[in-house]
Amino acid sequence: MIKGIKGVKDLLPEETPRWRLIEEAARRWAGRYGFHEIRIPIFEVTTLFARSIGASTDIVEKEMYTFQDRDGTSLTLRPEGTAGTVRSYIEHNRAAIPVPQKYFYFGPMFRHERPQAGRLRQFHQFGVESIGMADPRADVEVIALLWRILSDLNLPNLTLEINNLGYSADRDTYRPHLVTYLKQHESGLCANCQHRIEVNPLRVLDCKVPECRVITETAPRLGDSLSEAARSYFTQVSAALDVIKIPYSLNHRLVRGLDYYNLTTFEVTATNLGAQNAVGAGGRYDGLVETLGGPPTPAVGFAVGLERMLMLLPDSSVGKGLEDVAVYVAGFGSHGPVAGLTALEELRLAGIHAVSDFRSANLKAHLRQADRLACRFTLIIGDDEVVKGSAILRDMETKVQYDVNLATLSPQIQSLLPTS
RNA sequence: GUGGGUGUAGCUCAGCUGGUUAGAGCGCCGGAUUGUGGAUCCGGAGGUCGCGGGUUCGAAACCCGUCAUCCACCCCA
Repeated sequence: MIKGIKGVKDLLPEETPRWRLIEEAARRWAGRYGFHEIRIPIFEVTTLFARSIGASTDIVEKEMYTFQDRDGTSLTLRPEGTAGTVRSYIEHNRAAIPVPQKYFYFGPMFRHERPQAGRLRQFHQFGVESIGMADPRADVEVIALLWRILSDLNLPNLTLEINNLGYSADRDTYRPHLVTYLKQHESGLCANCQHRIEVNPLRVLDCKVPECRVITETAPRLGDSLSEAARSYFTQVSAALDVIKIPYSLNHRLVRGLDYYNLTTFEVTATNLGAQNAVGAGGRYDGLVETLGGPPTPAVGFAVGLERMLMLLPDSSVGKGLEDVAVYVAGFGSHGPVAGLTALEELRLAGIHAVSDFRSANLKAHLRQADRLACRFTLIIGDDEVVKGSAILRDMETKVQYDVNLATLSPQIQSLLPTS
């Protein structure tokens, strides 16, 4: 038997209604906030991701699905959506368009990681990118959109945390202070963090190892090294969040794993997700467009993991599945099957949800299938009915049966169906 | 990449310190009801015990390997 790939899942018909619920909520709210859908390729030239996400990040170093095109070009299955969106923005010179460029996207992302709860190799994200506005209200708009979607879906026990990463110059002045401090306490840090001191010292701040946390609790804070401009920007962001009543808390340890973030960063976590507790996260990335060869352009965005939202979605959110009132057509005997097929087609052309199980050869089997398919009505057409030019419409709940004329089938049935 | 748990019927799982025909519940099929579903009763089908090797008179059970899966580390959405 050929099986699917590790960490890559099929979404069977039983689960797609839950997905659609989430997708529709995201789409609806994105529209209200003035974001428009963009659809970008699933694979890109490898250098795009290396340059945007950061060559020394885990994603680029060891998690990308990279392969050679026939001409030798290195291509990569996208591990996230921002890089491709920004590439598209630059390539199509969207900067020339005089209205704010606000995009949203849906789609699969690929990272070669060991699967576990809330983590797959092919997973799905919804993301937004607000490109061109260097205004705290743009940050707040994006955060608010994220929060509204999650709230609308009634996802429980969510926490929104925000932090100020400052400008890159701020981090340059802060980094030596942090490194000096960390080196003084190096022996108390975990092996991983000892390595991080050299590679990416800021990441030591959000290490989960308790010993590391004790040490970093009293470490110099980035907040104390921030420039006046960065402080003022962040103050405006948090003040605006207060104004529109988005609940958040400050987390000075919040350091994103992708290199392109600056100023505002944020993350929504859930308590009931297992180890992978981040539902959605994002931040401002003012340098990225320029890094990728475009004009200096401020931008802010986020991405949420659809699988993680799905894990949190209350069961009560999704109905039984078959909301449409359906008519089951039971054609049997020697002439019933053909008459039934005619009836099926006529009902469907009239806009009625009509089904049949062609395996069923007698009325009993048909009725059992009608029951299993949760059809409200069954249209019974056996040889007797064909001779009379009529059929029996049985209400499966009340067991009341009506005679209907085959010549005027759909209008009669239409009038008997409950108006919805 | 590292560690731990679990692989027995379509599904959820039992199966005692190895013992002879491998079980249950649910589901499925048929009958009671030769043209009327859901309930009930009766009957039935369905398993290379993940795979390979080893120990043993004898292995679903013990050992080794391997694969799959889940969880955790790591990392992130």
